[in-house]
Amino acid sequence: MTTIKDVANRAGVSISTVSHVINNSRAVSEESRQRVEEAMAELDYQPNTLARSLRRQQTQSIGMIVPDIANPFFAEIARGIEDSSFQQNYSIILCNSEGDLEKQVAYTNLLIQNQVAGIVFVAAGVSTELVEDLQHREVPLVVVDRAVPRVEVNSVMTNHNQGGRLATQHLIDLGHRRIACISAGSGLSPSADRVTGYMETLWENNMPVNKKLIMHGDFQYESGYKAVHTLLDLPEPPTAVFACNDLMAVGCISAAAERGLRVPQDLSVVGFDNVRLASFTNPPLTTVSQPMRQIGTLALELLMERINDIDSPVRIEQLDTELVVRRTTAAPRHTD
Amino acid sequence: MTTIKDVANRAGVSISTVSHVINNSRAVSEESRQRVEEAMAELDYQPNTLARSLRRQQTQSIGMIVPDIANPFFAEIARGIEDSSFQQNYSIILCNSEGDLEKQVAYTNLLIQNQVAGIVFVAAGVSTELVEDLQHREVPLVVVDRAVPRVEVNSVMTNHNQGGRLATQHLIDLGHRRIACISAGSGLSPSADRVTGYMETLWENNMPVNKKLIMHGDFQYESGYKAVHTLLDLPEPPTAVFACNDLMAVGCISAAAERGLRVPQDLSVVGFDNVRLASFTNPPLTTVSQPMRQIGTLALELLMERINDIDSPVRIEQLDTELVVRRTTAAPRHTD
DNA sequence: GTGAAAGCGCTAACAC
DNA sequence: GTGTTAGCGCTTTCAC
Repeated sequence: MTTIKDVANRAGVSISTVSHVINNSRAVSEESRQRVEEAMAELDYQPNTLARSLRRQQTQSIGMIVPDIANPFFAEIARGIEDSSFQQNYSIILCNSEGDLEKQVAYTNLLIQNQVAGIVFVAAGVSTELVEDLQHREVPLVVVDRAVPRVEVNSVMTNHNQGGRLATQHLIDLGHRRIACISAGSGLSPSADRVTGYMETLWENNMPVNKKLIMHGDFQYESGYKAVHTLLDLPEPPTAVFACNDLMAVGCISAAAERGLRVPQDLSVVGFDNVRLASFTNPPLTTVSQPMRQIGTLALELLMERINDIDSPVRIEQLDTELVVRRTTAAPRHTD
Repeated sequence: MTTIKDVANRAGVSISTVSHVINNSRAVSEESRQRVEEAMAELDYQPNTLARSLRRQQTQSIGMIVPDIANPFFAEIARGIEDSSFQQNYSIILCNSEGDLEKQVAYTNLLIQNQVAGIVFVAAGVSTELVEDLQHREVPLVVVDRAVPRVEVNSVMTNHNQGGRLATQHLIDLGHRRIACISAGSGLSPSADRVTGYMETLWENNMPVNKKLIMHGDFQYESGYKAVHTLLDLPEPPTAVFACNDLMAVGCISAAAERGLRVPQDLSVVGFDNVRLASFTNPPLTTVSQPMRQIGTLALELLMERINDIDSPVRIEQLDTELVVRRTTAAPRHTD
């Protein structure tokens, strides 16, 4: 390993001169500058970030805790985060928590030991306690895609309620009267807000909310699949279904197909998220799009704000969704 | 921030005693140990990894360069890598290269400056030059999913040829005679080996290779879609198609559906990779499965070997694929 | 079984 | 415009 000392010797100047050339931190004569630059090139000098960070008492790395990077939704957000951190010369330490609290704590400590400048928590089982603890330790923090009850913390999330409204209104506008909904997760999850948006829209259109048409899923394919089978067994089956994520929506399509029903003629389906997969279903899925990359970018922006000033005011940002109409929605066959 | 010094003061022992308790590096009296442990707990002491690594001249972090973490195939491999690195107390610095050489170089330098213990390169445009440079600098390295011509470097990849054979033989066994293939990427890509496996299997079964049935795609949905439209316009269209990845296979299914052809009755389709999406297509996709997690795990194993002994022999590992029969393949309607 | 002290590679305050 | 020096928090040799 070549160090700054080697460069200094080679260039025939002092260590501090080299340092100042590197960091542009004070005036250096043109001659010295050139000799230093030559020496650095010749020796292929790479400054040791460890030493620099130790001395400066700050690093250029940030921790990102996601439940599962192999989940396309989180992966897109992660890309948004990684892209803008790269632009700002920060690097990302990746942590997969699987929503497991113990792993989250372990990772959090690891990140703190690594002196990260800040931490981005992406969704799933962010514990109030852990967040409070981190706040207390003055670790710059931003929470993505999940509200943390009773705690004031920088967060960015999607306006799930608005998304639920968009989906529901779209189906109503097409003429549907019996619209089912497949929720997921617990009461605090983003999905709950989507369901609320669905119910509110129904009310606002003077349509009754039928509890039998609200099914409970778990964000997985299977649960959408099963829910639709149950729904279609009802004496008065729905003509449309709003699934709270794309994967369940795909399950819906499969179940309908299995029963010989055509989508969208016999059953309309709307998803949520607009992951890449949604473009490739058969037929392509109508869905509510979350601005995933933008979520990541914004999250990093909030984090930076906090890093630069730990006392900066808490910001809670909500991003709007967008309806992407593809080919799984149409008017119902018999308007009753 | 509480330091080791604070702990030492609190516990009434020397700094070195604290250090030895933490690292279990020499005998310490039971009394001292207890007082140190209490002090650490009370002060919530977190050892500073930066300082430790600087002193020890080695870190517990490894760099992972992937083209795009939002690509499900890479994401699964990344999980494999991250999971086993966590187990071994290493953390991952995530880098998205987009296959761009400049970004790869930038990231590589950044990783070296961060003193990473080693680097995992995942696929896509790994340049021979860069790898050689890294070898020369004695950076522990492992390349995943791509052969680097003319360079001896630790690598782990799938036996693509065998996978191509599996897919093709499956279709032949079902009775297909006109089997198309949709390749992708350049001559050196993994896909090329899959095509070779396809051709070899045809020969071994005394079936001619018809150049018109070999289409060139680009791993994207669209290209599979277009290829099938072209193929079905042929005077003698194929009864089956082997697409070199799942996404293109999904494109094939869509194109067939658009023409009113049923899969698998009118056209059989086999994909490659077995990404999660493959279970959710309509009908579920028959495909050749790559052991993505295992690839990640094995990659980390090779890297560790290198980290522990930079002169350890080069290992090039090939993992077997597996045919996953779902519901896009069946016997052709008219065996001619 | 314990403590003192040197030093990892770098930056920044302080001289000149 | 340049150099000397202290010290970031830790580990480890050396001395007792």
